[in-house]
Formats: sequence, C-alpha cells, structure tokens
Amino acid sequence: MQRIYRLKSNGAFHYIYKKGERVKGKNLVLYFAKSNKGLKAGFSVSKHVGNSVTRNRVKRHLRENFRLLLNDIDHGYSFVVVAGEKTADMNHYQIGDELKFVLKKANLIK
RNA sequence: CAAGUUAGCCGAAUGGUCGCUUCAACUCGUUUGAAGAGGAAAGUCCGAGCAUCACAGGGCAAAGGUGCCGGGUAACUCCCGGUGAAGGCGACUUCAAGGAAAGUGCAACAGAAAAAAACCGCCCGCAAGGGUAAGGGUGAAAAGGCGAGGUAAGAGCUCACCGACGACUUGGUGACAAGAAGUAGUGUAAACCCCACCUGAUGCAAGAGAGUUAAGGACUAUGGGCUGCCCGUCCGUCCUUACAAAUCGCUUGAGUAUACAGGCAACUGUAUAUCUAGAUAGAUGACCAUUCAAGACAGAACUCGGCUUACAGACUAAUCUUGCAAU
RNA sequence: GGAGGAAUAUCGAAGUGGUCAUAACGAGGCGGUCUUGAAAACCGUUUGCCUUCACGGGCACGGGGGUUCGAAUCCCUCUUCCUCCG
Repeated sequence: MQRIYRLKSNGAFHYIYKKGERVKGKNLVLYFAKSNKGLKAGFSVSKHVGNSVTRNRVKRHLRENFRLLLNDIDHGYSFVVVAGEKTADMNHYQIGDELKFVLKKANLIK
C-alpha cells in the first residue's frame, strides 16, 4: 500500500473517531468519514492484542488485504480499522474475510 | 559409555508470483538494478560520545555513587589475571570482600548481666562488707577451648596443645603468604559515620533552522542562573502562541572481516580488504512448492561499550572432572 | 522514544528494622437494640490461603534472591499498573 493512501496525523484519526460512522464486525471495527483528499486509511492495533511482533503482523495482514481490495473501494472516504484482541490468532484469509464483511456492511465496496 | 563443568558459535534453508522502504542508473517509465531488524533490537540498570544551558569558571559544603590487589579500556559499578572467604568428591562456581582500637546509635522478648557484667552459687568474715567469671536457666550472640598446676575459693594467674589479632623479618609490584616478640571488651557500617576515589544539569520530544521576529500575559532591581554559600562573570527575566508536525540532526563508526606480531588473559599494534537498515501512523509481508531436526524468545527509532532478564533446539572445543568397563 | 511514581484484609488507607501485623483507623459483611417495617444511630462480632473433626499449626505486605540474630521496612532483580514530556 503506497504512502499516498496512508492516514497520518493524530488529528485526522480523532476527526474520524468523532465525526465518522462506525461499523462493527466480530473482531474488527471500521470507522469511516467523507474525505476531500481521496482515499486514506489508517490501522490501529492496541497493546492488548499482544507484543510488538504480534501487533506488527496484524497490521501487515490488514494492509495487504486492504491493498488487494483497493480497486473495489469507494475512494471518497477515509477509513480507520481497529483490530480486536482475537486478531492475534487469525491467519491472513480470516482477516481478509472479516475486512470484506465489514466493508460490505458499510456499503462502500462494489 | 553415562553423568557433569567451562568456553564459543548458529538460531530454518531454497525457488517462483504480487507488494513495501531507501539508494543508484538512464531510454524518465508509475521502468531496471542493489540493499533492507537482533543476540538479546528488550529492561532503561550503569558508562561514554553528541547537543543545549549566560564564557557553565574557581573554592567550601551538601547530596549521591564506588570500595581486596594488579592490569585492560574513551569510560565504567564492566572485563581479564591474582589474593582471601564460602560451597562442591572433583572439573569448578559464588562473593557491595576498606575501617568496629576516631566517635555516636541499636542489640526487641528472654536473661542476674547485651559491654569494661556479681542475681544465685563458691570462699573469707560474728556481722557490715569484701574476694571470685569454675557451675546455673535465657538468648542469634555470654567475655577464647580443653587438660594440668595453682588457690581461702577462684581466675590465661602460670604451663602444654589448639584457635583469633599481630610489632618485626623474609618473599611478592601489590592484595597477601610463611615465621614470629607480643596482645586480649561481642555483633551490626545493604545504621549514622570515618578514610580513599568519582560525579554540573538536562536529554535527539536534546538541538539546528531562528530572529535585535510578531502577538498576549506575569514579575520587577531589596531582581535574575539547571542544588546551597562565597568569589568571579553576565543580563532585565519568565511563560504561552505563530512562522514551524516541512527540512537537517540520521548514520563512516572507540566500524566490520582476515592475516601477522606482543601479552597467561582482557586487550593492543601493523597491514590488506570492505561499506553493511535509516523509517517518521513508522518499511521485511502475502500466496504456492520442496527439504529437515517442524522453527523458541522476540521487531531498529541519535549512536556506541557493558550489565540484567527471556529463549525451541542444533553444533564445536577442552592433555577438563567423576563413575563404570576394557587394555 | 525519554523521564518519574505506586503495589499492605473485599475497598480506601496507617505502619519506614524488634514482643504474632491485636494488620491501627475508616468503609463493607454478619448478629443484636430501637421500629408496624426500613433507614439512621448505638453495641458486639467477622475479616486471605493451606492443613485439621476440632483445638491448634504453617504460609502470606506484587514475585524471586541477598544483608542482618531478626525485613512490610535496607540492597539487588523481575512483573503489573499509573502519570508527565510533541
């Protein structure tokens, strides 16, 4: 996933948490809000998920899955994906299915 | 062969497709090529570099740290080699290991008594009183131990043997060891302390950019500094916000590898070769195939040297140790 | 990434080398007085884990070592939690 698609500042995260809408999945929570700068996405994995190795692995799975879906997603929005504790034990495909489910529920995917 | 001891080393491998970060190249394309986490990257427990703080400059103090000896190192509370003590049959391991005769404090309960001790006992004496640490329960600890002499009763009071300290002599750079005149009121300094040595503060969220900037607020010369006082020196000072989440600091360094030389070793010197992550919501992933012993602990964030803690397993070395068997 | 602090009954907290921590004190639980009933007030009692029929005994101050005759307290180390620095 290239750099232009990344959500960067702490302020942007807080804006989406406060103003955006929320969709819950089993282990993921998706926040999204309308964006005028094109598609941006951020991933949040808290300390409760595990140590730094586990957290990095979960983030990589999320980024890779998001990249594969990039062409099907509505580019008018910013996203924040928050991982739940059980994502530590999930493999690549399980996380991918979960991400698709959440995006469909939000009606932002073709 | 079994059980150990010490030291070192590695910590999945190979290929394919898609993708990420940095750098280089040109035909500038969303091409091609190269490189891309650790032994602990961790804890942040020490020591430095580097940066800023008014030239962070001198003296005295306070506070903190270290504590057998010699060496190594940029430096260290680290490392190496010794000494002593404790543990182990042994190879070997562990140790904040100076001073209690500079002074002060503490030693609960029990006990006559917890430091220069007479309650009971023993002895002298009519008694008053005196002598006495052999015996007595307690306690973590009771005034060196045991035997003989000696005595009114006793006692290192004397003697032999053993233990502690030890002027001096010898050996050693030294800690110390061996011998030894002689000495005799316990423990505690990770209690205060004494002695010797060391330490300015803050940390890359430092700081540069960055200024005689702009705006707002507070305190004022009887003022103000990143411990206190004195001296010296300097200045109005402090806080918040904006330019300003850009860019730099940011990786060539006490660097890495090999060889030779010196040294018991830690380590040092010389020569040659080599460049090996630099991100900034934070780069190593996903899928497929093959192999084996079926993959532990775990993710760089300014950089080094240590310490400590976590760790599946694999391998190597030793004229190493113990036991058994054989020769 | 860096700097600092805390951990003691169910909860909040005192204790900073010594008579079992009387785990003080407060809140809570249980029982009683009062009331038609309750609240409040007052009085008493209980307070972790293991073992025992019981009496009683042992272990416990976040975990593990060390110093000391003796540690919640002093020293080292690990764990968890909290705060601050843009």
